Amino acid sequence: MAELDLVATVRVTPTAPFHFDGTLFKPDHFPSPDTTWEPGTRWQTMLWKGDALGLVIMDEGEPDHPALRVDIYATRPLDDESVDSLVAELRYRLNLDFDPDDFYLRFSRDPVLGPVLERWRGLRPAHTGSLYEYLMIGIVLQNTTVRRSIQMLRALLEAHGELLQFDGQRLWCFWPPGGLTSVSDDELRALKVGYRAKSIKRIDDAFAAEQVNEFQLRHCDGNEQRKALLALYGVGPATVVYVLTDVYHQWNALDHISPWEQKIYSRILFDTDPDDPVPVEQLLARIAQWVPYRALAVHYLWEDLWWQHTNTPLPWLTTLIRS
DNA sequence: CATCAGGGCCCTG
DNA sequence: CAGGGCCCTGAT
Repeated sequence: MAELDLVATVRVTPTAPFHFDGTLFKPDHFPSPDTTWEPGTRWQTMLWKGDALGLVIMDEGEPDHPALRVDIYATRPLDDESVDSLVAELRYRLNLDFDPDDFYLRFSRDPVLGPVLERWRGLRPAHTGSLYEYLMIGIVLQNTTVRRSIQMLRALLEAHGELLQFDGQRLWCFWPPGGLTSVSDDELRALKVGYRAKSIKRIDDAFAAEQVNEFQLRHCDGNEQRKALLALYGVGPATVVYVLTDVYHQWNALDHISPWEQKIYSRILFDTDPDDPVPVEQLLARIAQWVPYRALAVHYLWEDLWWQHTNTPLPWLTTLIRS
């Protein structure tokens, strides 16, 4: 375990309006041991340019005059350039330059979306991890229950990640892309990831061989990004939609609905019983009303639902996810 | 106890 | 383009 010291404090200004908790905590994401949250504060590990860092991101503003304080913990002092590049990366990953005006203008009077936009004014999608890390999470999500996904990610981190202690927290930091090249298939399977071991290995290989470049892909259009991601072994139509929105901020990327999501959309868009879901085609037709912000619209609805569920458990959702 | 599906994807025919 | 197989685990 590495004990980190506070090496820098920076103040970062997001665009207004900004909803801190709605952006920094996503109750629908399963708890992963690289992060923790309480209202107004998020703790997060981050591997950046070879340094395993601890970040404490704090709300020090108001929705209309937002400000974040970021305490950076590390094992060594960081030069200004490193800190600057880290802050720029956070601006990107957390969508701190997000401009929702057009989206809000179009849909503030939408009967379904309008009230949700009001409640969560300033919320934006955000993922603090890298593309590689997101893909690892995407793989452990596949074809299993949430409970096992949590177990698998924890096992992977405990075997190949690094435990960091900072600001009173102990959290795991991911291993670097290409960090599994010397790990055998059997070793991975021993972590009970099952046949996903193959996908994990092959994605790690692809990064080691520089077949994917997270940063170059940011300058490509959505179709090229989709193509590059689908070329990765283990990434299919469900995972690619998540990556395109959460990692590449494609606010219109939504052309696939998986069975468990179908049940939830049926309930929130048509108020039907999850056991008797609306056909996917019909759901997609409804969601098409929010073009060119299909993914963004759905993100707001989804987060609103899960926050409700977090505050007062919704029985139908509890039975559906049975985590 | 046995069987089965789960917050998919790949591969085959 | 439809369907079988895949690691494991908890639910039934």
